[in-house]
Amino acid sequence: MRHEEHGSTLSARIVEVEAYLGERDPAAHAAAGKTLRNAVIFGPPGYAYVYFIYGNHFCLNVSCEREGLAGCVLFRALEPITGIEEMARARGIELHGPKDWRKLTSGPGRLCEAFGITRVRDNGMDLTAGAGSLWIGDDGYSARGIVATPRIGIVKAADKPLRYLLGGNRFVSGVKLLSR
DNA sequence: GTATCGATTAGC
DNA sequence: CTAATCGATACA
Repeated sequence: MRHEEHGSTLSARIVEVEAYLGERDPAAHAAAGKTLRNAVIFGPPGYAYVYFIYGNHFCLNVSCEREGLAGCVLFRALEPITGIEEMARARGIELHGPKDWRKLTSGPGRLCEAFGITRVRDNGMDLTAGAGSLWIGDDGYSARGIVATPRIGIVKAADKPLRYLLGGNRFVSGVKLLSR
């Protein structure tokens, strides 16, 4: 995932995601049917669905199914690659070494704050174009040891193993952060 | 119109 | 463990 702004480039590897299946998935926003809020996930694949949650945070998804069919993937954690200092600034935190880097993008709300992602700015963007400020690409990294677990933070359909992460990667969310 | 809750996070 | 915080949604 990359984001270019003011001459600097932020980039990070996607290390944890969750699948939300569509209208039949009780935990998905699409379960309520198509609304103004969730319209992007009913559109063509590869577009950003950004929603606001808990009065504080944005979360980023990418639409995954063909036009007219709902389905998306939520980005839950990234491994920062470039633009570390700018991410820290956006998050409003100070870094005291590489061990603090997981405070930047480990969590769906955190990664949006680090990248400056908002609903107004990014909802509906084509993440495959590369021409926009925010895009997703393949850098050739070959992921091994992908683990599937139940999704985090939901109550409906909480049993399905639809959370996917890189096993052993220290940037996945849900593990206690080392402080200081 | 009011009430409730949430695909979270920070702080105690 | 709980508070914060507000848009979306459910309900009268």
